[in-house]
Amino acid sequence: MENKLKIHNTLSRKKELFEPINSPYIGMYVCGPTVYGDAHLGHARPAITFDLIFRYLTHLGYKVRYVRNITDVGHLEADADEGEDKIAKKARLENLEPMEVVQYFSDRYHKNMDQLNVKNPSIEPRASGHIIEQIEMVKKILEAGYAYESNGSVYFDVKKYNKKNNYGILSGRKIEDMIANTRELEGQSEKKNPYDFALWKKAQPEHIMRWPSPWSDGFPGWHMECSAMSTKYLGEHFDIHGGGLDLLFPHHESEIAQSVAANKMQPVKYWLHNNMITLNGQKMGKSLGNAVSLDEFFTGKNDLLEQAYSPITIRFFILQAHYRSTIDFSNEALQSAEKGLKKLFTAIKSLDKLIASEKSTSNIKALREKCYDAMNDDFNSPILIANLFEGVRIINSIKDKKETISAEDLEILKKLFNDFVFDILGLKTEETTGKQNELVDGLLSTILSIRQEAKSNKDYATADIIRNELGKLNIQIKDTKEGASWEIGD
RNA sequence: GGUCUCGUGGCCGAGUGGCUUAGGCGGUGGUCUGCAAAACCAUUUACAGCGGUUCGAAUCCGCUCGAGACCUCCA
Repeated sequence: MENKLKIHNTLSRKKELFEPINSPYIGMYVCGPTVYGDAHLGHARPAITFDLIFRYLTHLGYKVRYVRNITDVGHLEADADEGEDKIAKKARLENLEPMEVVQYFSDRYHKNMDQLNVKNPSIEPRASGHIIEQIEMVKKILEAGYAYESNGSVYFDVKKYNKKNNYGILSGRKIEDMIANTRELEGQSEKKNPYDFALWKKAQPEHIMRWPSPWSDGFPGWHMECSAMSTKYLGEHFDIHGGGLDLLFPHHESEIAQSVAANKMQPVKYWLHNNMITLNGQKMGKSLGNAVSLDEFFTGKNDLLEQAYSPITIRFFILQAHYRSTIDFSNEALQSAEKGLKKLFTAIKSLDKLIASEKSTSNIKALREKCYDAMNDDFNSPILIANLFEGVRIINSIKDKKETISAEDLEILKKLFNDFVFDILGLKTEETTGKQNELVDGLLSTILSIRQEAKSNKDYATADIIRNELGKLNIQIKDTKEGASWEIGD
């Protein structure tokens, strides 16, 4: 566990040497999905980004407690339904219990995450299961004098907080600017200032998601759940908090304010934010109506898609860009990723069959160093992948007998690919064959041996018929030096 | 309007003062092959514009143009 890892901290806007508060233990909290709709490509970005970070920290030997919440209450609608809970609205429209909607979309989210080979977090708390903790935290903030009650709701007093603290420490915003620019929204008369935010919200009569509290029957404010649950499971001061860049303000800024008000200390040492995925240069988002769901990617059923893309192709595509850069979606880019991935896996198959020689013509240990350097530089997965492709070139050259490798280096190279490709990047070969395909294997090897016999007799007509007919069944025949092989096409 | 970020070759996408021709895809040439496909090897093009700092800038500073994010639920 060498301490060379650097992480870009949004708080300082710089790369900082990563020093855990209580090594080797690391606490990491990431804002998870609001489960009122299918996960789209945008949801895959933070999931995969922080999965990569979780995997790498674990690989380095740290003991990571990774908490990723599920938001199933809170988050007000921005439109005329002010005060109504997003999930409750959806539930009413479809005559379902709110928790039924939550369960349905949570299950679908988990399925998508499995498909993307995203590991489960250590703890996945739900906001609805932590109402008491949230109420207790609101009480602490009230006691500290940084909140006020108004008509059954409780609001955070940003102006008062900002006198002794810095509301804007994370986002770089100044409260004076916010005063000048906050929009006039309905229902803000309860607030002292328009930029104050709700800690507890009184429920309207028709509002069906509600809990009792000292102030009213209602529900917790927009940002409370993350503060309450991160504190509960990771403590008042923990290592890493992650999420999408769009959550930076006001969500994360307000989380800091709440925690500082309640616990008198900065809650998080390193803030990490992943950038957005764009479509035609514009953010892909639910509210923009340009989001393509993950299921649509996997099945190809969307007019924007020229074909289906496998979950691992999507994962590879996302990892080919650095997490702090925007990444632009296009069919061309995804198809490139698909081909690159195939090249990578083809080389890994070859790696198993390589034969060691007396000495190496390439510096394998240096390659390994470069891979670690890339990941240690703020989890630079695109550089890592570039280095792995250098490894691919070496593997292919050895296979073609243009280069050689020593037995020791061969073991290092195998471990290198196993560690970085499978354990850290979390890629995996697609499940193309199952148990039932033993029969197919047998049949095809018989057919191919007959074809080989025909070829030996220079009976190319017969050989081509076999190839063509199998081709019609979407089975591709490839003649290689080691003999014919087959694979099921796309 | 305010705050912030970005503008790299046909496409995607790294790189933040000199060394790295990043890498992938595509294109081109080649190897292999009965032919084909696949695979492999080699190769090609860049740093939005203008000005400044510097011995030296894609990289730092300023301006111009363009794009995006946040300011309202959002990954």
